[in-house]
Amino acid sequence: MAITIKDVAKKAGVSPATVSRVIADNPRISVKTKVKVRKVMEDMGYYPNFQARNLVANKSRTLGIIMENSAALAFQNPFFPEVLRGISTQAHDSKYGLYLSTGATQEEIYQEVVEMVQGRRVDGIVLLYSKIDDPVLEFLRKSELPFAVVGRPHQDPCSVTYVNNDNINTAKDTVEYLIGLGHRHIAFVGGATDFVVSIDRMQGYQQALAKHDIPFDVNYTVNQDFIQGKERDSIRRLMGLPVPPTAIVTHDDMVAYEVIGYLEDLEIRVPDDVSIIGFNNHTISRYLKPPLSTVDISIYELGLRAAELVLEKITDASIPPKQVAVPSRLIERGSCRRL
Amino acid sequence: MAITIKDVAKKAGVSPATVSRVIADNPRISVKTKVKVRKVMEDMGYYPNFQARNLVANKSRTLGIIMENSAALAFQNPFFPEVLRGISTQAHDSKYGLYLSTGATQEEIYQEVVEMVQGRRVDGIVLLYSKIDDPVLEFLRKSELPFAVVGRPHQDPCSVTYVNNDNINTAKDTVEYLIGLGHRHIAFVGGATDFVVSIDRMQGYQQALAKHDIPFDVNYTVNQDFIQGKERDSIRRLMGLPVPPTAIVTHDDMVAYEVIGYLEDLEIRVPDDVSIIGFNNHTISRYLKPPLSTVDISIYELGLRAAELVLEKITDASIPPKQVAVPSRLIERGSCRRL
DNA sequence: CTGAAAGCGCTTACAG
DNA sequence: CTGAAAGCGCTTACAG
Repeated sequence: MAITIKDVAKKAGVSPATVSRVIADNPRISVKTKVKVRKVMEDMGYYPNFQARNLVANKSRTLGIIMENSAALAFQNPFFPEVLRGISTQAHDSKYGLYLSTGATQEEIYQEVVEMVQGRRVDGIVLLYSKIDDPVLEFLRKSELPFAVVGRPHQDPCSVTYVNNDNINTAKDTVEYLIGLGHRHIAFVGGATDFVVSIDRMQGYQQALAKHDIPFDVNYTVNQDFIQGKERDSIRRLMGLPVPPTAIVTHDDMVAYEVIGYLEDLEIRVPDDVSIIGFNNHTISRYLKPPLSTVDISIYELGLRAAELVLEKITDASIPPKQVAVPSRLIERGSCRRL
Repeated sequence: MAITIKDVAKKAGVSPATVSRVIADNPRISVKTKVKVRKVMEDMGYYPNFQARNLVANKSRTLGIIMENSAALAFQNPFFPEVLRGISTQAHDSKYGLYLSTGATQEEIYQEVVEMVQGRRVDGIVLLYSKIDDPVLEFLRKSELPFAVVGRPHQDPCSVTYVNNDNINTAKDTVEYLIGLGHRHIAFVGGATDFVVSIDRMQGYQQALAKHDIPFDVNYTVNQDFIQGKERDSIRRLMGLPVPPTAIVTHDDMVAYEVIGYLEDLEIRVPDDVSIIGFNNHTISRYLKPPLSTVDISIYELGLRAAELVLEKITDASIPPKQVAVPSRLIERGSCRRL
């Protein structure tokens, strides 16, 4: 069995209570005693038992990280490691641990979250996605546990704490950038339609078109889970339109490169024949050919700030829901050309 | 305060001990009582407190995941999410949770691991990397806690449980594939030299050359942390050699594409002028141009099996150290050509 | 089949 | 400045 506080107490000739206070660096304990007890702790290789400590404190110093459908998309995309890096940094600075969801289906994830929360496994939660009618989010809203969402909640956003890019305006600006380059036939390849980020970007896309009197045509949009199977066909359809697009906005750099690959197979060249712009500015995008114009959404900062917000709420439960906007910026590289 | 076992007991008119046994589905409790108590638990929304349960059981049903230097490389590379996906699947199936290291430096990570282990925060550990003279590994060896390494330990490998690709032979086969294509001047771009995987692949590279009577020339090797800053120069140097290589083996697909980018900047074309092969078979590699020939190392399975091994050791501590080899296979695509 | 009691390893009022 | 005692929420021999 491991060394306990009692063992240390006995050896040091003090009470367990005193040892506990030395660990907590309680100012009412004499320096002399502290020195003595610390020496014994070190000699014996004592480490506090988290389970016991957490039980009495009724906290875990742990943040739960909930990601969508770990079995599939979430893991394919560099977004996940990067946002996790931000969370990780912040958590480490505050001496918090990270507990990861492992569920593959919505139902599994829901069960996990309930257990994390009710079982007091975590002190707070970062929800890494935002989708419409999400039971997980609804559960968290009703629970007392501090949490923050990466992304804008679909309903009643002001009542929850979240970080977000202004996806509507960012998408709008992006499309306007292409319009400024002379493009009028701009296609939009978006993500799954139940994700708020997809909805927002689609809206920004439409706003930009409207502003410049370009009619919205649903045939110019592809909305589905990419990296799935029918992408190639979608691109073929898009380029086979009576008036094919001269520019394509894709919701992720990786998807952009996938699209570029399909286009090259069709002997359509980027940016000569079609301009392409991505989102997320993955590390690799600057090295690939063509270097991808993209929107950097500060993924690391999204994670960092989300963790910060949860930690804040854990420290002070009275803090009202807060919304933090993280900047995004267009990075011009070589995948778009002026018409 | 949350609902406890006592609240349920009172409402159901039984003792807390009985409630506890109902939760554990103890066969000595009558069905009638079980039904009654379960109904009350449901009505009250009772969930067991993990901290308390773990304290008396002296286990946490949690696996610690230790990754190298979370602040930098580990997160840039799709290896991490993919291996995590494997671990996650296995852990979820066994109803284990995942606890992630957050440290950015070797020293921070070491401290975290010690706390995880001594503080009984986790029941087992998966070490996601293997490097030479790693204090973390040495600590784990001395501890009683079950653990598994992804990668071959540098010293005394038979005494630790690990999963690995046969990196030496895989690298050897890869180089021989290029030799079979007629290449004699083959460069090797490897990872950081304190990682065992880099050492092994370099050795395989050398073995292949030796077997075919091609002298090893250190000028044909680049060994450093790529994605750092001097990569472009290294490639320029390589291609400026009196006899430049006709083929380059890189230790990762992302690095391969970075190299391809630098080569294109030098007006050197792949595969026309230089053949390139990668490692790890990232999802995106098949879509990019040129489609990358690469070695698939079954990253998902590495994670899955590592988790499986730890779980096995947790269940039965008497199991001797085990070594599991995970297959790797060469995937021919369009980035290599016959001379 | 069920309960009272002890205990897991800590922390923290309460006393002194 | 320090200790004895109670308690965090659970589990599990021991009795009956």
